[in-house]
Amino acid sequence: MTKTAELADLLSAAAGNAFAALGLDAALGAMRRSDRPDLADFQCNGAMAAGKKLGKNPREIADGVVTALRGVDAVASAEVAGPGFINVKLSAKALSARAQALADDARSGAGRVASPRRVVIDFGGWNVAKEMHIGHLRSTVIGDSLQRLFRFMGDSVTSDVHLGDWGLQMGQLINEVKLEQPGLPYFDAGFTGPYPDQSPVTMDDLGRLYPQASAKSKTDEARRDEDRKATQELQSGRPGYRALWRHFCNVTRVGLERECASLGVKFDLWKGESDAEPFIPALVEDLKARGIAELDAGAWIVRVARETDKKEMPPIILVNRDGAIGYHGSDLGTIVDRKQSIDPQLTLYVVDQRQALHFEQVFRATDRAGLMPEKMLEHLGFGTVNGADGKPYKTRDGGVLKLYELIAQADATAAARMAEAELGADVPEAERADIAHKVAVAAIKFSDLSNVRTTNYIFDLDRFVSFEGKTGPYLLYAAVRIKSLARRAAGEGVTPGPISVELDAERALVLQLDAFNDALRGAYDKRMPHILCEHAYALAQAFSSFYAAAPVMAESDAVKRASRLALALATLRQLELVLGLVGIETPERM
RNA sequence: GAUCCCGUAGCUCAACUGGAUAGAGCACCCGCCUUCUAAGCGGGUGGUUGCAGGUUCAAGUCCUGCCGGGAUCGCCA
Repeated sequence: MTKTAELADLLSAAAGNAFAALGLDAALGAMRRSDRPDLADFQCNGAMAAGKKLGKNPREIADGVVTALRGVDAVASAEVAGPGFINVKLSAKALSARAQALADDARSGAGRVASPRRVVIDFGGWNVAKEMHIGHLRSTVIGDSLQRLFRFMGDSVTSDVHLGDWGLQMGQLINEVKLEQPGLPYFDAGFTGPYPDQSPVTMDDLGRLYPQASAKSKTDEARRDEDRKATQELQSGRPGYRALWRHFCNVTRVGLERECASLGVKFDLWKGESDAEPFIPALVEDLKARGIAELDAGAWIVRVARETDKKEMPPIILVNRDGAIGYHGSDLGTIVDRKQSIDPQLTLYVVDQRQALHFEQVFRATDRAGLMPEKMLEHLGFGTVNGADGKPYKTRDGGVLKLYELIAQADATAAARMAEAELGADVPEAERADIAHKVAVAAIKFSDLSNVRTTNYIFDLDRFVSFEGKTGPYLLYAAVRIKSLARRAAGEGVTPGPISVELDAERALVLQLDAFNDALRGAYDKRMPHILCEHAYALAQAFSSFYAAAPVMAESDAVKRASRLALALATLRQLELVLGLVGIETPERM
């Protein structure tokens, strides 16, 4: 343990040794940030658990630990409080040293995973023929945050958008186009090609045709049978259908790439369900040969129920009775593909919580088939985006809110806010638009990511694009103020110097900086980006208080000025790191 | 019907997996720009954590039962 270790770790080690000396578990010594900043910097609750175990008075045990802690260099005071809480305050010297170490570290105290893994993150999951709307936001921003976090922690990450391009909806669309434009060569089985390069439908057409087709398929059984047939024909390679389908995919992808660019989200792979297709026949044959797949009511299924199940666990449908592959089969095929090309040790699926059962089935089947142990596959579900009525969000006219409309609205609000603040006279038009967009994206991402991943949340447009209080723009604002400070310091030839922590606001800021790695571990272990958001916000808050309480450039004492500047710059580095992990970029000014 | 999730300030959300006085933001009230960006800072009002029991030194958190909301339950994804 060196001085550059996290403060909590340093203290935990000392307290842990004291517990171990009593023959107890060293883990009881775990120290954490105090719930009572008025009493202490850190606290340990292990003495009470230990007291219970040994049947001894917890305060007595705590006394021994406190004595040991008082021997630690960094500790200014250690006390027992209440039933056996251990409260520790650190010396200003220790905090100064820690702050200096953080300031000198390019990773701002962030650790790395002990043994990096090959990780696939499957998110986005948009469907062909559907424009991205508010409902697609969560998978996209959560998945993107996780890929950034996992990479930062040292894992080797491959992200895959896994487009929905292969199911029944493709058959539905083909038939719908056929109804509108029956003369197209794609429907002529005798046509020998070549098929036109130009798509017969635009994205707007698809956006209209898809719901239309889907509605018919739902109510009209004969139509549904035709759709199934078309799907099966597409999958078995009917050339006209394939050619038409490729147009659907291409037309859709243009729009999706636009949203991705706008949000700053990148994927390593733009694969889809259809890419699993080549892997499926061999898989099916293999599962049949080994008796894992069974024929049931015309469909090939794999049973995944277990004796210990408390709930009903339906089998997966590997091949349906029409001979088509549904999403069970394509997900298995995708796993085969990934195993052969990447051999991931962990695959994360960032998909709506409502599909939890589906993934449980697929993971069990994967395990049963001997492809991968279940433990290597994780479904990271997330809640739905609801309106005030608790149902999936709809706009006033009952439609869905398209993602580009949401972004455009946020852009406009940000631009208006900038005009109001009279930022602009000296800023070129192009940069102004860029700043407004960064602010808008920060607002949108932070609003979404700061909710606990697994729960539903209520969407309110005004709140989503608001720029005051606990919002993305607040975080940018904190960062921008430091950048402005840095420019002024550079202009006046002031350079950062050794950090010396004196004021309460400085102590609080350093303790917050020190908590970074803990937040990282929490977010990584639980796959919960909101923990990063919480840390970023608390850090920005601590900085804002410091900024108000401790003048930097106006400070006449050169040593203090240099110390505060160094602390501010260390904060900026960490703030930009955390914001980067949730996919938020900071402008130079705003 | 079965299984699972949720219920915390007027509103939107946290709470480090059982710890001290349940925290933020919005809204509301009071202060703070001749000093580094007021998209800010400081202070205040606001709580029987859905209800009732139980487990123990300690429960928003664990167990049981209710009430209310949501999701899922083989050929859609």
